[in-house]
Parts: sequence; structure tokens; C-alpha cells
Amino acid sequence: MTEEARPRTRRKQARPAELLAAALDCFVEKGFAATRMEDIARRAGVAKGTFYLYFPSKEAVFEALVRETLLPRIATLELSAGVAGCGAEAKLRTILSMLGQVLADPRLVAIPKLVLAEAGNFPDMARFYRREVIARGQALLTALFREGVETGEFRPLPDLDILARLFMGPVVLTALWQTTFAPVEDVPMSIDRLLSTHADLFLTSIKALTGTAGAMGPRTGGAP
Amino acid sequence: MTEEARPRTRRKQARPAELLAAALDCFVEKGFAATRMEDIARRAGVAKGTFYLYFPSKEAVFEALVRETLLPRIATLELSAGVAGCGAEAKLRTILSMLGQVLADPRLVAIPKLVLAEAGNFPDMARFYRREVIARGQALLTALFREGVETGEFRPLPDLDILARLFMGPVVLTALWQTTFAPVEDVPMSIDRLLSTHADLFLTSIKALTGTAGAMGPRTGGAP
Amino acid sequence: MTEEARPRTRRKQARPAELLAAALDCFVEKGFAATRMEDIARRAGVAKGTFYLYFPSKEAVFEALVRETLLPRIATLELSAGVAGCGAEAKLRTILSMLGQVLADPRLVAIPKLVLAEAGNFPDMARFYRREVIARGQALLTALFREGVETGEFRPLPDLDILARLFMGPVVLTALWQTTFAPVEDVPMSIDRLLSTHADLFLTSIKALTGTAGAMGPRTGGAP
Amino acid sequence: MTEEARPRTRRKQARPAELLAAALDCFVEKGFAATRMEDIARRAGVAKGTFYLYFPSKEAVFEALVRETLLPRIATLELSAGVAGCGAEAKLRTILSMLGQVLADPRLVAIPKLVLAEAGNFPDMARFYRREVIARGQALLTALFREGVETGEFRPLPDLDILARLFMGPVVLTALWQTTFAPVEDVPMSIDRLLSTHADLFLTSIKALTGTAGAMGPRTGGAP
DNA sequence: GATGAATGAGCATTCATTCAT
DNA sequence: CATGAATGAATGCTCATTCAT
Repeated sequence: MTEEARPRTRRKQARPAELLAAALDCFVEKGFAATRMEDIARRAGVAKGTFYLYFPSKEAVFEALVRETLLPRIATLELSAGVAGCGAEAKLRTILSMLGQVLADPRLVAIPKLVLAEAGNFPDMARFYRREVIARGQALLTALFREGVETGEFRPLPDLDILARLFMGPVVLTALWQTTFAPVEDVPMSIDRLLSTHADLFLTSIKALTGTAGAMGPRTGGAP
Repeated sequence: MTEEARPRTRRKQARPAELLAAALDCFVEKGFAATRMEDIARRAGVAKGTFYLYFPSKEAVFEALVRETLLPRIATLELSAGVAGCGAEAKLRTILSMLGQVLADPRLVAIPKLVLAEAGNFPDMARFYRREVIARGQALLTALFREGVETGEFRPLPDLDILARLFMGPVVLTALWQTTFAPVEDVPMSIDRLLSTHADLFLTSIKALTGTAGAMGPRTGGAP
Repeated sequence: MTEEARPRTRRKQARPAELLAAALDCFVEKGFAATRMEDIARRAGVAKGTFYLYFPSKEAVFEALVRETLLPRIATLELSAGVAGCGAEAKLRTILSMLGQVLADPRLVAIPKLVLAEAGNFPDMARFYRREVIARGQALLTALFREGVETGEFRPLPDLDILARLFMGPVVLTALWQTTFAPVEDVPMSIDRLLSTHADLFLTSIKALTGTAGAMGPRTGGAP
Repeated sequence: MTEEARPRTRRKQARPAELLAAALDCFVEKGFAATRMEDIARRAGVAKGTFYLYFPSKEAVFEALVRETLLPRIATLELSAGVAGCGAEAKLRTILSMLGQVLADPRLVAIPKLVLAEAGNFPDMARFYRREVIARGQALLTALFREGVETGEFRPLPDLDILARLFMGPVVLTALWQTTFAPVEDVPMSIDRLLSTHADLFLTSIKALTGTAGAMGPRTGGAP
């Protein structure tokens, strides 16, 4: 009843999101350039013209998609980095695990991939992504590293920017793997395993020396 | 003399390479989809039809480009990894510095970027890349890690595959940065600095504990 | 009170005229082909669909516009030509001055201009215009010339039809100028001056010789 | 032989003109807006794409058409107005007869008609026409009137600009008639008769009095 | 071999018209 | 009566590919 009460109106409200979802599906499947407007429309269950009632052009959908999907994500990350009461290491591990969830969702990883693939044709989009996603992510990580250094959790660290990039490197590689080779590849990669190994290696590299003996002790397992 | 003796023949021999070079220029500049056959032909200084005497289609150029450019690269890497007489660490650093040279050359980084961007439209190409570039690179790194462990340079390491990925992560991220955001970005990133920091962090993480006390000592700088 | 008593009814009565006015505005601004139904509707303050309650198609508005606007005009001209008590010359001058008013009003000249521009696409409209406007105007002028000849105001004149066309020529040219080049042109043309010069030249050409000597002698051809 | 020697080359040379001719045919038949690119191409006997090898857009054909057709015409008129050895009256009559030929050729009159009809959508074209056709024509006529006044052929005339417009009025009206109502009308109009009557009336109005007494007396107003 | 004119399928976008609410 | 969301046919333009010279 409620659902069908005013279908016309209800649809009207839902349309943009439906179209965006359909567009994402298409982009994921065949890439931006190879996706025809009609594909998107048909997948959303509307006629071609209907599309243009909601988005003025193919590029516009792309932009909206990036905007709607990425910004909430990064905001969430920023939030979780801001909570007090736990150390920098814990926050970094949390971030990595949240990124792990993104990496595991094909529809979510697809967006950064699209931006990368189409950046040449959409410089504005590239700039937007750089400013709103990368720069914010980098700022977030840099702040965490500094926090860790200041609290003594991490040893003195130069080049926090570079550190942030090294931290993200495996994440980016995995994103690419998931979007590019996973569809073509039977042997799956364990994202969690990779990320937790990354966390272990990376964090022990930058952590302050605790105790007397070998810092690597715990990781080496049975080292005498 | 010999070189210019039979210009017609010479040209005929050189044509495919000239066309590939022209194609790469175009792809770097405007991406695969946005490059028209005529662009490539004109840049190579031939007529549109001439192109088809050497390559049957646009896709074929792409494939040839990847084949011709990537395979020698990876072969070189394999060679340098094979030479005896130096430790695994030294070899890993050498590889990183060779990759650094690739990263610094826009025309070279462009190719993996193209593969990534167009993988969706060229599954065969993705498979080829996965098999001939990634798998071989991974095998190479895995072998090096194993070598290091066996010689006692590195501590016992599980999951060599994952390690290889972690090792490549920052390289991939940098490649993407160079091809995607560098053209749009004024603030340049120091590739060498990033890679050497990566080498330092990563290698000390996996190296066997030398000496008695804190393994991180050297890196911490002022450790007593 | 009466006027506002039943606004709904009132609006319903006024709608067609409002829509026609809006349509005319649009046609004047951007031409018939470039005017979208939505433009007209929005300018009239109604929704697109409402338009179709009053006019079945875009063409229909056009036809109604011509019908509603032109017929009263020509009727007025016919009336003023019919009044007795003044000579043919006076009537012709009156007509010219009435036409001058039409020429000075952009919204009025626009209609004939539209008919001309779109005649190819609306043969029926062209026929209607030819029959109801041109033919009646021509009949009116022919009658006036004949009247002048009969009363001795004008000299004997052959080809009254041609004369009517010559009389209207400058009017038509001015209409075109106003609708086509005036919007694009800074140097304005004095319509009144042109029309009065036209009246002077034209009328003295056809008037009977007054005074003693044959003023028009040369023109009469065979006068010794 | 010569004709078919190098058909490919020959066609290449002839194509633009063929396309222009085809376009004119289409425009004459259905107007600019209603003419589809494919109509033009098909009528020229080529494929749609071929059209774009020669003209970058629909508008471009229009412009080329106006340029190629009108400019030579007006140049011819200017030439014939420049020849010495005959009076201003003779030259005006010559001009009128040349215009008569234009008016009699449907394909020729169609062009000014198109300009008029589409001026709203192509302000540049309107400006071009105004500058290159109208202004030059007007200058030409004005010069002729001045010449006649100076040689004593014509009586002193004020407002030469207005005179030029009055002279052209019937020509313009006829042009419109031919393009707009003639296709819809069975009763044809004798162009020659109209133009020669126009010449007679108009010229005798402005000619100097040749007889004894002041023929123009009445018109000059204050002549004693 | 080399050329470049010709092709025509393909696609983004527009807009008059309909009809469920 | 009024609305405006939905439609889909229509059209300008692009570009990979072919082939006569």
C-alpha cells in the first residue's frame, strides 16, 4: 500500500539513485566509454529520454557517481580516525580494515578504478578526486603518523607524506587487482591476509622499540 | 650508406616500430579510446590506409605495443635478478631502482596504465599482462625472497606471494600517480625518495636480526 | 468583481489568448522551429500538458496566431478604405500610415515574417495568408486605384494589380528589414520618412496632371 | 577520355560544388531546418559521412552557399554599374533587368529567402548578408543616384539611402512572392512587366524635367 | 606498396506528444 | 481541469575500416 500509494511520485524520488546504480553497473561491466546511454536507461528500466530528465549528460552521471559514493566513504574514514581513546596503531588498523571492506565490494572499488581509467578524458574529475579523496586521505594518515610520533607510539619519522603513500600502496595495488585481474582470474587473493600482513610489517617498522630484545620477535614466531 | 642505401626497404622495415611509437605517443596523450587511427597515422607520417598494411586493427596496435614494450623490460629485470654474487637485498634494491627509472619515464609508465584502463575492453590483453608481466614479476620476487631466507639474509617468511605484492604496492601506487595525477598536479613527488624509503622500511622488516639489540637501531638515527 | 468572481472560469476563457501571446513572444525571439513547446507553456505559466488542452499541436498554435492577429488588421484596413468623404490619395496615405504602425511594432511584423519563413513547411498556411491577407489587401488597393482613376484624381492607369504590388514593395522591404536586420543592426532606419517619401514619389507618379502644363508629360509617353 | 581519365580526382574536385548544389536543392524544397544531412548526401549521390569530408557542419554548407552564390552576383552588378558611356537611368534599368533574371531563377532567389528565414538562428549570417550584399547594393544604388543628380539626369534628390530602398522594394516583394507563394499559386505574375512598370514610374519620378515648364513643380512643393 | 576518398554503422542528445495521477 | 514524468523516434556527427587508384 505504502509502496504503491503514489508510484509516480515515489519513482520520481528514487529515479536518480536508480539511474546512478544502473550506470555504475554498466561502467563496472564495460567501462565508461563503452557504456551507451541506452544501456544505462534500459538497465534502470526507463527509456533513453528519461535519463536526460535527471542527468544532463553522460559525464554528469559519472561525476555524480563519484561524488555520491566516494565522499561519504572518506568522511566515515575521517570520523573513525578522529575518535579518541585508542592509539594511532589501532586507528591505522581500523582504517585498513575499513578499506578492506571497500576492496571486497566490486561495486565500490570500481569507482576509483573508473576515475583512474578516465582521468585523461576528465581532468576536472581527476582534480576533484585528487582534492577530495586523495588529499583528504593523505592528510588523515599524516595526522595519525604525527599523533603516533608525538605520543611515543612511533619512533621519530621523517617524510610523513611518503609514509602515507607507502601505507596506501598495497591498498591501491589490491584495488587494481580486484577490478582488473580478478574478473579474469580464478585464483583469488586473500585481501584480509594481505592487509593484516601489511599492517604487521608496516607498523613494526615504524613503531618505537619496546622492551630490550628483537622487536620482530612476535612476528618471527618461533625465533629463539 | 648501408643505412640509407635502400630507403624504401629501410622504411618498410622500420614502419611497424614507427607506427607503434606514434601510437604510444597518442595513447599517452589522449588515451586509447580517444585516439583516432588518423592521429596515429599522421603522427607516424603515413596515410591512414598505410596503417592497415601493418596492423589489422586499432586493438592490434595496442596488443603489439604491450608485447613489444613490456616483455623486454621484464626480461631485463629477470636477468638482473639472476646474476649471482650479490645478496637478495642488493637485488631487490636494484630492481626497485630499475622500476624507478620506468616510473620516471612517462612513455613507459603509460603502458601498464593503458592496460589497466582498458582491461575491461580487452580481456585477452589483461590475461596476457597477468601472465607475462605480473606472474613473471611475482615469480621473480618470490624467488628472491626465498633465496634471502635460505641464505639467512632474511628471517623465515611465510606467504611469499603476499610479500611480493606488498613490495610492489608502492611502485604501483607511484605509477598511477605519475600517469593520472602528475599531469594535473603541480607539486611533484620525489620518486627516488619514496622508493628508497620503501626499500629501507620493507627490507629491515624482513631482514634477519643482526646483532643483539634493537634491529631498528640504524634506522632510528640517534639510537644510543 | 465580475472579472474576478470566478477566477477558474476566467482563466479558462483567457487561456487560449494567453497561450497565443506567449507563443508569439517565443516565435519572435527564436523562430518557429527553435521554439519548444515547453518554452511556450512556461512563458504562459502553465504546464506542458495544459498546452495540449487548448491546441492540438505546435502547428495549430501557429495557424491560430496568424488567423487571430492578421484578420483583424486587414479588416481595419478595409474599413478605413471604405469610408467615403475623402479622396483615394488620402486613403492611400492613411493606409500607409497604418502600415507604418504595424511596421513599428516588433510583435506585429513578426507574424508575416514567420509566415514567409515557414511557408515551405506549412503550405496551407501560405495559402491561407495568400487568400486572406494578400488577396484582400490587393483587392483593397486595386479598388482604391480604380476609384482614383474614376474620380479623376489619378491619371488612367493600366495594370492595377502591378500597381498594388509596387505600392506595397517598400512596405514589405521595410518589414523584412525590421524583423531580420534591425535586431542585428545599430543604425536604425526612419520608417516614417521612408513611407512618406514613398507616398510622395508614388502618388505624384500616378496622379492626374494638375495645373496648366503637363507636369507628368514625359511620363505619359506619347504627349507631343 | 578527359572526363573519365581520373574519376577519383575529378570527383574530389567537383564534390564541394555538387554538395552545395544538392544542399541548395534540399533547402529550396524543404527549408534549412527540415533538411537532413542525409537528404543532402543522398541527393548528391554520396554517403552521409562523405559530406563531412567537405563541410564541417550543416551551418557551414549554408554559409558556403550564400558566399559562393551571392558574392559573384553582387560583383557582377557592381561591374555593370561601373561601366562608363551610359547614363544613370540606363544603368538602373540594366540592374533591374539583371535582378529580373535572378528573380526568375528559383534556385537563385531561394538563397536570400533562406537568409531571411534563418537570420534569427544565424545572426552571423545575417550580418554577413547585410554587410556583403545589402550594404554593397545600397552603396551601388546610392552612387548611381548621385551620379544622375550630378550629371543633371535626375533632379536634386535628398535621402539617397531611402531612395535606394524604395527602388529595391518591389524587387524584394517579388523575390518573396516567387519563393513563397508562387509554389502554392497557379496564377503567375509577370516579373518583367512589374519591373519595367516600376522602372518607368520610379525613374520618371526622379528624372529632371525635360519639357518646357516645371513638370515637377507640384511635387517640389514650394516651387513658384 | 602507399594513398586518401568514401563508407555507413553507431551513438549522444533533443523534443513533440501522451497519459496516469 | 491541470500536471509533468515518461516516451522513443528522429537527427547531427564521428570514426574504424575498405578499396580504387
